[in-house]
Amino acid sequence: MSEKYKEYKGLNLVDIEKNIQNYWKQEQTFEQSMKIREGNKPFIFFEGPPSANGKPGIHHVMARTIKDIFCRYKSLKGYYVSRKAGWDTHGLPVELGVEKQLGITKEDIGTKISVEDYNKACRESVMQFKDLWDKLTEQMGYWVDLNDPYITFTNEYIESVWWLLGEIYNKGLLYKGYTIQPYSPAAGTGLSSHELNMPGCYRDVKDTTCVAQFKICNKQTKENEILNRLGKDIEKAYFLAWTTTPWTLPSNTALAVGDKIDYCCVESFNPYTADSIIVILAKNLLYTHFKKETENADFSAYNKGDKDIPWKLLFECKGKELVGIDYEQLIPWIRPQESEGEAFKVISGDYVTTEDGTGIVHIAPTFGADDARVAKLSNIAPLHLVDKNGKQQPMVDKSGKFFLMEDLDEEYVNKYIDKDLYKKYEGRFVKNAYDTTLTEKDATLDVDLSVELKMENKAFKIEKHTHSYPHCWRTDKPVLYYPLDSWFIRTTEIKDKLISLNKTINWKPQATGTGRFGNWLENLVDWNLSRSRFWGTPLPIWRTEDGKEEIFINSVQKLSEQIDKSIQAGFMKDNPYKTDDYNAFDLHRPYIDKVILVSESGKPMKRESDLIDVWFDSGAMPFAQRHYPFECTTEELKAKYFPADFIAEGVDQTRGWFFTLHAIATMVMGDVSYKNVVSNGLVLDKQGNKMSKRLGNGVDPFEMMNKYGADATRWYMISNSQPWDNLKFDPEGIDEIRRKFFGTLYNTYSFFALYANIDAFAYKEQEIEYNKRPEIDRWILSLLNTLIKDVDNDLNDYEPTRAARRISNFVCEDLSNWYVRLCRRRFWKGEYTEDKISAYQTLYRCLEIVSQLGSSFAPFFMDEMYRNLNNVSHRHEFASVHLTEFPQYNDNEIDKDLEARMNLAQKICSLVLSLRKRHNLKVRQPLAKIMIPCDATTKAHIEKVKNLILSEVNVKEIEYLDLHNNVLSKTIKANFKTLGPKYGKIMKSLAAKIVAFTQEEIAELETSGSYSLDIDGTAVVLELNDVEIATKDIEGWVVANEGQLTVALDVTITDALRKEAVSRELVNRIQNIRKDNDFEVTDNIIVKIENDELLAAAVEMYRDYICGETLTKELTLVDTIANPTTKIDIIECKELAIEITKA
RNA sequence: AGUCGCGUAGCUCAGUUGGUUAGAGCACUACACUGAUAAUGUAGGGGUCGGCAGUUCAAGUCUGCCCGCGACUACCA
Repeated sequence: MSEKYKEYKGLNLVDIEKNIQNYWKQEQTFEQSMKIREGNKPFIFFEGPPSANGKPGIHHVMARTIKDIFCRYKSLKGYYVSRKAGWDTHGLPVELGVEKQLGITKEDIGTKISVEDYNKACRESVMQFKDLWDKLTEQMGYWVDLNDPYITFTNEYIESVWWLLGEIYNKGLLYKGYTIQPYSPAAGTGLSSHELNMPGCYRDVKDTTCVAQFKICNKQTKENEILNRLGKDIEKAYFLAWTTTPWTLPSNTALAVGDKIDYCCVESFNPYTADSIIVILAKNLLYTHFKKETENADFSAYNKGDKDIPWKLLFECKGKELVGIDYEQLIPWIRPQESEGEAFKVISGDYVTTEDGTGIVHIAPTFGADDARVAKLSNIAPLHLVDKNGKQQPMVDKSGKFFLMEDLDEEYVNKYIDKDLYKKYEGRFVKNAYDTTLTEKDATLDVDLSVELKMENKAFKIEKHTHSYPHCWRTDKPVLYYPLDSWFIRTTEIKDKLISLNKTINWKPQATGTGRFGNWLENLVDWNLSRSRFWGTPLPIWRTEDGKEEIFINSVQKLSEQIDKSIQAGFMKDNPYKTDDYNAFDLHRPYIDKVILVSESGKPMKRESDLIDVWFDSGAMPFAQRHYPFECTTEELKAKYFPADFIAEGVDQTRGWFFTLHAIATMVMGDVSYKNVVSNGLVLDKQGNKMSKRLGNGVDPFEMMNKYGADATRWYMISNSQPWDNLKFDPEGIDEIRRKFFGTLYNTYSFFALYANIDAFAYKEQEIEYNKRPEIDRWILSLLNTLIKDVDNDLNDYEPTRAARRISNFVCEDLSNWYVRLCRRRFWKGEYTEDKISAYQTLYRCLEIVSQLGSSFAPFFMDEMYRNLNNVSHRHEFASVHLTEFPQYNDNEIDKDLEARMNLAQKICSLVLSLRKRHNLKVRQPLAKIMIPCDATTKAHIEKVKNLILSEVNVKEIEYLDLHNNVLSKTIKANFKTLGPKYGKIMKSLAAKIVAFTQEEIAELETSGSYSLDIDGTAVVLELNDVEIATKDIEGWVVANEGQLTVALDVTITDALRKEAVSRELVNRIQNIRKDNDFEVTDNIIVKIENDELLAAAVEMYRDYICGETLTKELTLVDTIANPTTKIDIIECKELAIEITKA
């Protein structure tokens, strides 16, 4: 055979990766790997679409490595793993990027720039970094089909999204609602929850808070037990309610209590006005508002301004009894409209707690999401104003100030507003930040209102309070919660189904599924789909102006049909959507907004102007990526594309993609969207800080891969910590992996290649029978088979970290450090015998299987190694490791006894070496024997690995000592596991007693098998397994022990041993000189050495050995050497000249 | 603010159903070894297992409360 195993000058992962990359491209290896598995059982994988308008970061390497590992693994297992790439192209991040790029704001869109041009800019920007992403994909070895990706902005994709939403619409799960949403008055736009969760949005702010007194009405509409008990005192009775936003108090229309909460009625004084009052608040919070010490103090002794205010408890009641009680409007500027419901009543609120405040919650339905919800349940009117257009508005306009009366409907103002009172406050900004003329130092509306309440005996307590509050990331100003019109999916209605289906999903880690995701589902709210933006999937609902008639468009065809009708009705002139060519039209704004449809009754219908949440886009990908149901039947979908067997993304997607996939699949298919999901943690910087542009601590993935290689980067990320734990990313860690793991594997391969080339081993011989292989071969094969089994199980369980660590451990510890080290001689010594072939075959197989097992993790290096091996042996028909089948383990080759034996051998060697070290005896100095006290079974074990031990530690023989031999001294310890349960209480003294046993007592226990004693009056009978006995010392020997194992070493150096040592030293020196002088491994030499008595004796006895080891043809001792090569120092205190020449 | 996760050697991580003296790699120090040599071995120093209580004969491991970090959720007044 002329073919040779490739040899290297050094390990260069980056070069190897480039070569393999080219090879893959040339041979279309990825395509081949798909093709050969076509028709096999599919393993369905969904690629979560990244957004190509941002640069890829190192965390993308993490997420994609995980995806790649399992897709490659399943491919090796024979599955057909289709991997369609995708791009997320819509949404706010895109729009904001474009705004920034063009230097415009939202208000400019449609004025300074047309929607058409703006969307064009978005469409272009969205693929801005596509090339960089493709480069990342390629360089990191992520196999995904980039040729036919799904792109969310295509008409086909949008059409599928429409269709899916149509299914949801048809099930009655889509509705339009008026809800409270985060809104930035300064930016004039509503904000998505996504925007509120940008870093730094929530900030601690100090606000003026107020506990207000809501006066109980003495003209009740209904009889009430509580009111009866108050009797005449009703005149001075109040509810106490706390608010952190006093500016919402004028919009108060109800108070909420918890049905089951205990409340109490207290008589006291108002601390500001000293008026006599009776107040109602939650019992649990009594002492946060009233001092314990002043209970039942002397009321008559109280003077205005006294710090200690007397109070007494009148009676207690349940929240339920308070429900229905009327109170007077706190700030009577504006009356709510009767047509919208009742007002100023106590209602029951399920979310009321007694954690803070008073246990009674002020309800302003126009400014709080919970407020609006409970108010609606109890038919409470929100405080709405009517503007000039006749539209209902909250008290605050979109710029963040109280409405000016001039902006309101005149008739309304006359009827509902107390102009004299309101005049003072109209136009006032609710937060100073919204008013460009005000600063932090100016009095806030909150303060002014609180002061006014204080004067009127309506404020019980006013104080500053610090809490975290969201800010608009664009303007840096606080957000307002504000009622806006939106479309919702009634996800709450399918909550139970979502929860029960979630229980069938295998989450990695499990806690994310049950905890973070499970809890989220338990507390699910309806999904707000609306986004009032420009670049996104338009909501395909057309409505008449009065909202009474509407149509949902779920396909281009339906759109076209409806347009035709509309043309007939005269609302439209032409139909741009009447074509089968999907490149001929655009479903985006502004084109879609030009479509006016006709209602059943012949009225014009306009599109609801909203776009839909981009998260719906990505959650729709299982269907939309195949243009389902237009170009893919349900049967086809279910057979090949749905649901996914596996998906993986960052844990931050839990409420994002993981949720939208789950929700859409549940609603549309009534099934899970994915069966297994891995959610990986964050990639943090070296110090454990989150990577961010602001801190500039991000890591460039290309820099890492160019420096250390993609394989090392991948291996580092997977093996360093579990994917779901956060990874503290340290480049030095990658370098360590490169040196430690890849370096060792490379060395092992190089060692193999060097000698296999010399011997022309090409795996052409018959496989040496397992039973004929030596012990050490069978040992490494046993570990190898165990490794296959374990790695297979780990990957099947989605535990990549365990698998990678196992492979690494096998390579570094077992294969390199033990097998190769002990077997070196077999490779470079002697004839091409069966033993040598066995060694080659064994090592070859280990390398080959490591390349297969590791190929999912380090696809480049492992392919290189596999190819180097296979190109010579041609054992496999496949040219790439990625085309092979995952190896099968062979149970017959797993021998646990053998593994245990070898473990014993390793321990013994390590003990002997430590003894040598302690007594300063070089390994090259042979020693006579070691002694090991042990029983018959252990002896039998050691016998089988005896030769390995002897050669490894350079000792002539092993002698076994009987355990009862009287030269041994022993130690004894209690076995807590067996004794603990039996003698719990006296364990401590018992253990102490046992440790103190004399040699005689130990001997008695050992011979009779039991020993009775008395501890603190308790009789104890010890049996052999209740204690652990180990030998400690052997008289006259040097001894080391670890656990139960004891080894003694004979350190006497006889004359013969001394000579042998000298001969070995000589061999060593000659070898070094050969190497220093760059002799070939096969060169024969002639050696002359300066004469010496000891040396002469050694040479006489070991001449053959010395010459054989060093390929010396002539070895002579001479008196003087004219041109010595160098000097050697093998005899103590003596330097001898030596000359070596090629023969 | 709440929920979840994490906290073990200077660094990165293991640590089984609670059980004896808490481990590995890197780094550091010393000594060896040297037909794998840009390797390797042995030994050593380095720990209040985040803190405090509790359960137990026995807690890194179980429980509670704090502290720090992170994520998620949220103007529950």
